Amino acid sequence: MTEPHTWPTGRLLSVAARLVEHSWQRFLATRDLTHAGLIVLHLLADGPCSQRSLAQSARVTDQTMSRTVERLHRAGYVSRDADPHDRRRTIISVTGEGREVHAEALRAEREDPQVLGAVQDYEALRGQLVELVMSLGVDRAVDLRPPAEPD
Amino acid sequence: MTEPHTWPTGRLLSVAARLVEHSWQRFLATRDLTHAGLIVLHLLADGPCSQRSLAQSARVTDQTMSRTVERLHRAGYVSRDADPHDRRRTIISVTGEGREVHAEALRAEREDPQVLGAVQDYEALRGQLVELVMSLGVDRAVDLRPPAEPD
DNA sequence: GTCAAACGTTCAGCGGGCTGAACAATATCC
DNA sequence: GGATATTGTTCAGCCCGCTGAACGTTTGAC
Repeated sequence: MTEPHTWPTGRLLSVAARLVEHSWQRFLATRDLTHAGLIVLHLLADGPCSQRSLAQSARVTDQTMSRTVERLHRAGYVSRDADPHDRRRTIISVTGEGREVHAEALRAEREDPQVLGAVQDYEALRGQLVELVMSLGVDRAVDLRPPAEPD
Repeated sequence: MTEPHTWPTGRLLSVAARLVEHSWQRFLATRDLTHAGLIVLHLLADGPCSQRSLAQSARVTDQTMSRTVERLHRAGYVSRDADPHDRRRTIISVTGEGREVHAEALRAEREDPQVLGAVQDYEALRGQLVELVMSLGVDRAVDLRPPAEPD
């Protein structure tokens, strides 16, 4: 059971995620950024956005997004302004520096064959992951497993 | 950029991992277990093992494994004994209860079509993940990215 | 206008990754 | 034997997920 091919799929995914994210460490650390912040910059590329919809798009809780945005703001990559129409809301916009570092990241990922080149059909893998995320991520609130025989 | 298919692959993997792990929550919570503990039970199925090699097999640091094993021990799923031949080492063995809950988990994963059934070719996905983990995970210590133009 | 419900955000605290540093036990070199 | 690695584990502390609870704002029922 010590070989990966016998592992539960969830574990396989999380280990793979950490390995890939680890390969970004040097890039991110030198820019006072983490991958949690990076995906926010990615999501903001289309334009400003409320913090809540940011959380929903990124598939994290509002609380987690709150903290991530706070760090991004401290690093100078996003700005936070109150929505004049609904003062509960905070509108997040990317700054020039944020746009810059995001562009760098996109370039780095595109020119990054050595890390993920190990996988035979990289695009197929991505396709299946997208499928998985889209089908399971539509409503994170639901309980995916049935009551599960309560012993 | 708000659609998953444009996300960095690392993010895709970690979101997918969380979604799949989330689907195990009910199973695990009712058994005082987490997926970090579950993979340890999985690795111990072949027999007892030092804590360090457990960490290496699971692709986590010794420190993380130390904490995970401590929780498993508190839950009564593993026992920890000093190695008589090398008193630095702690030998971890699974208990009867541990073996039981692991068997339940294996059964649950096998009978679990609805969660991951969304993916077209589930086995192919697993195969690619295994490939990724094996090729990147052989030596976690190496820096995978080159020096990355230091500005 | 007022009260209650819903919404958006934050605070507190936990699990699970990580790094860096400390420590005991072992191995090695003289 | 004694000084010096090296190994296995743990402690402190960080980031990023999570839940539960609190707070202010808005909306809606009355």
